[in-house]
Amino acid sequence: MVQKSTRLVPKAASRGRGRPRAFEADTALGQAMDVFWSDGFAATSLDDISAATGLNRPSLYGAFGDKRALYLQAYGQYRKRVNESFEPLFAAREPLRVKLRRILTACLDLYLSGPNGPRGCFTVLSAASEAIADPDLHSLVSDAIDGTDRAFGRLFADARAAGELPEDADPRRLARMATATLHTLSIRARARIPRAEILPIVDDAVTTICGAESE
Amino acid sequence: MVQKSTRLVPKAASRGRGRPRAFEADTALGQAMDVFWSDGFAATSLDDISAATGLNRPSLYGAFGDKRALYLQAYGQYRKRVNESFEPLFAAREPLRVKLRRILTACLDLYLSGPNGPRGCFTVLSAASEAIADPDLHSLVSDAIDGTDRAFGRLFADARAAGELPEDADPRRLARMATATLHTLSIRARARIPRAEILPIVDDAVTTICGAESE
DNA sequence: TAATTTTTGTACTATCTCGCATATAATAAG
DNA sequence: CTTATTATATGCGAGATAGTACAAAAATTA
Repeated sequence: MVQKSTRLVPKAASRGRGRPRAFEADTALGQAMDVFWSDGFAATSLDDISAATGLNRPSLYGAFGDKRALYLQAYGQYRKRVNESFEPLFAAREPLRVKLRRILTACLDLYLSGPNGPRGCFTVLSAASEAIADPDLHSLVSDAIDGTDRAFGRLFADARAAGELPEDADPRRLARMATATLHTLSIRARARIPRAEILPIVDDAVTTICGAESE
Repeated sequence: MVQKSTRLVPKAASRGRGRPRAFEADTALGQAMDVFWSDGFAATSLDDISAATGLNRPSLYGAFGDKRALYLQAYGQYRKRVNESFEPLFAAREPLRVKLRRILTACLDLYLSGPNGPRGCFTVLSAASEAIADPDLHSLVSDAIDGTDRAFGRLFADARAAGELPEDADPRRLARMATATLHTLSIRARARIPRAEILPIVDDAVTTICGAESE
């Protein structure tokens, strides 16, 4: 196959040739993300996204490709944003118990947020979606779950090294329990269970992982 | 409003009047359940269900009502079947550690089962679905989650009374951790993570709830 | 056998959906 | 100014989808 000599540079870098975009791709992607996050892949039409972004369908196709590609990019932006916003919480210099509670509570509030009611975790929704049969999505989602396990694993390994957890604690086991907590928080939030009934689970997890309060 | 004097008896009891059904409603409902469980509400068409059951759409409407009513009944059948098949596991006279492992493993295998790959837990899928906005479904799903918490709660309360858990153990906290384990098993199974990578989480939960193996 | 009741199968309608073709507009390069 | 290039807007078309109308079929009851 003969290789084209042009277009070696990604599209985003080649700004300046023809008519300029009348919108910011990242903003539109964020609006698309909101709709997919609320309604899932199958129940969201391109007209819904067109309405949410104010763009017409050909513009969406031009900027992001078809519906599947748009979903993948929207989910990618979700992961990027979540990773960025949680990084400082993981890096904070606080007692483990405080830090863990802060992280779990922030996740719960994220899951409860949304313009039209609680939405849960987009990763959990994507896993539950029929679109998980798509290998690309499958790989993004597995990666996200694994990344969460690893982030908690580092947190608990560091805490053990600092003497905040017993010597015989298993950071990876504790990490999986923490991820399990996020999953149940997400499901209960999405199921529209009131925040007051979900919040005790944050305490459950802190107690389970760090031990009873008065040590 | 004037009440009709006929049709006070549910349809199922009035067998024998006209042409008999050429199918068993429960069987068809089970087949519909399989499709909804795999693909979710929005991505499943009535033609899909028509193909799976061998019935044409008017027969489906006659027996179950519209798509929403059909979904609710299919999910209802799922809950009934799962409750019935897990009751003996909860009632078994075995050490708590053994019983809990058996229950969690059975759930994992249920979540991994399915004609076209792993499907997870139908309750989790329904919670993740956009259809959770429907009040009827919402109430069924909240009820199912609550029922799971309660079943584990009884299990652990009984175990504590029998001396299998420490006096100061909190059965409700442990129950919520067990339900959280089911949720993470469901999500990981649905995300097509291999069984061998998920199975350790069963051990994690048993260790977390019952304590380390050698006590 | 005739009348009644319910199910079944075909076909229909109205709507939605995705993706794209085409024409127009806006900007940079020559 | 002209040409090339990219974005926008209208709208088309093929196909899927939910729900229903209607007539034929199969059973019970009189």
